[in-house]
Amino acid sequence: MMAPAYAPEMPARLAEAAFRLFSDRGIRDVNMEAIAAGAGVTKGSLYWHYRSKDELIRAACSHYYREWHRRTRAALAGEADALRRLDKVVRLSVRDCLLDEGNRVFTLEVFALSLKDSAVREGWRQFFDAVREFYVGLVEDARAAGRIRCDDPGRAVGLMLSAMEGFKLRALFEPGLCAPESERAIGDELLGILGADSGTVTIPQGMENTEEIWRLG
Amino acid sequence: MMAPAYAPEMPARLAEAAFRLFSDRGIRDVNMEAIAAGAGVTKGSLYWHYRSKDELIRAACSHYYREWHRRTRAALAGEADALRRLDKVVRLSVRDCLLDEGNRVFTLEVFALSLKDSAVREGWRQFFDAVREFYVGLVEDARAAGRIRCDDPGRAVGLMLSAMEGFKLRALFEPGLCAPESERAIGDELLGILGADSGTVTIPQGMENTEEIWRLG
DNA sequence: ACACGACCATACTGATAAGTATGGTAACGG
DNA sequence: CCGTTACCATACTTATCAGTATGGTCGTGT
Repeated sequence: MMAPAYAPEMPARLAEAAFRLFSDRGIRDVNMEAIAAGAGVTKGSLYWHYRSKDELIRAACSHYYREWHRRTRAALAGEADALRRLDKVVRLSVRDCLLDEGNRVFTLEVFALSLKDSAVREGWRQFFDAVREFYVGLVEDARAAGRIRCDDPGRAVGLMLSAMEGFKLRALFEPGLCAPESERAIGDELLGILGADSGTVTIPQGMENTEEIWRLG
Repeated sequence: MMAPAYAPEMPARLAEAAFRLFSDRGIRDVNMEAIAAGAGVTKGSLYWHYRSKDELIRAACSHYYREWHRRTRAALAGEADALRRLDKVVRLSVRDCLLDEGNRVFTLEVFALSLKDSAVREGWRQFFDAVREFYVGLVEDARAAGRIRCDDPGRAVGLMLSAMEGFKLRALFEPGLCAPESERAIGDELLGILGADSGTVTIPQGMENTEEIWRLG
C-alpha cells in the first residue's frame, strides 16, 4: 500500500478494526497483525499510531463509549416526553447491548481484562457512572412528570443496570434469553424495575400485544 | 519430594490449588508450573493426573460446583420453615458469591473462557440450571406456605439471578457495591425481587435495624 | 530378590505473539 | 531539487508457556 503523508483518520480506523475483531473473536485471540490487516495496513503502521496493545484496547473502549453516546443522542433527538425518552433509551440498550452477541463478547472480554488493567477499569468506571447518572436523570424527569411511580430512582436504576448486566452474562449459557424475540419482553421487565410497568408505558409506534408470554430460561 | 505409590487425593488437591490460584490471579496468568507448585508437586505430576490445562480448569469448575452444593446443604440443614430456607440460601449466595472477591475473579475469568470452550460453557449451563431450579423450588414452597407473594416464581428467580450476576460485575468498577457492610442490604434487595420484602422476612438470629440506608453506587 | 506400575521431577521442544529494527515511499517546505 | 517528516512494510528478536520426553523412586505382588 502507498504511504500518504497524512492519515489523520488512521487511529480511528485502527480502533474501529480492533473493536470489530475483539467483538468477533475476543481480545486475546486477536493479534496485532490481524488488527492492522483489519484496517488495511500492517504492524509497522499500527505501532506507529499506538504504543502497545493495551493502548489500542483503551482506544477500542473509547470507540465503544462514543458509539453509545452517539446512538443514545440520536434515539432521543426530537423526543420531549419524559416517559418516552426513558422507554427509548432502555429499548435501545436492550437492542444494542443485550441482543447483539458481538457486544456481549466485547464487554465480557474487557471486563475480564479490567481485573488486571487499572486504566481500562477506570475508563469503564467513568462510563458506567455517566450512564447511571444519565438514567437517574431520565427517571427523575419521568417521575416529576407524573409518568412513573418510583420511590428511589438511584436504587431503581442501580438494580435495573445490574439486571441488564446479569442478562448479558446469563445469555452466554442460555442463548434463548437474549434472542431477538425476547427484545420486547426484556425491555418491559427493565422498565418495570424503574416503575414504568407495561400498562402505563406509552409504546412508541407499536400496538400492544398482550399475548406475549415471557418466561426466563 | 518423595513419590508415594498411591496418591488418590492428588487430583482433588491439584483442582483445589488451581481454583485457589485462579481466584487470586485469574486463569491465563497462572501457568501449570504454579498450579503444580500450589499443590506441592511439579508439572510432571500435574500432567500425569490431568491431560491438559483445559481439563484442569474443568476440574476447578467442578470443585466450585461441589463447594456450592455442600455449603447450601449445610446452610439448610435442620431448617424447615420455607421462608427461612429461602432467606438463608440467598444470604449465603450474597456472602460467598458476591462479597468474596476471589469468587468474583474466578467466575468472571471462567465466563470469559466459556466464550471459547464449549465444554466449560456446558458445565456452567447445567450448574446454573440446577441453581435456578433449586431457587424456583424454594420460592414455590414459600409461596405455598403463604410466606411470600410471588406471581411468577420462574420469572422472579430469573430476574433475581440476573441481578446477582449484575451486582458481581458492577462490583468490579464500584468496589463499594459489594463491600461487607452492604451484605444485609443486598440480601434484602434480592429477596425483595422474590416477593419477600424486608417487612415480612423472618430474620434469622438478628435484630432488625431499620436505620440501615442502602443506595446503589 | 525382582519386576512392574503408580507417581513424581527435570530438561527440553515448539508455537504463538508482542514488540523492535530498519528501510522504503509519498508529500511538503525551503 | 533536496531534506525532513509522516506513514507504512518486512524481517527479526524475545519471552512465555503448554505440552512432551525421559528417567528416577517408592510400594507391592510374586
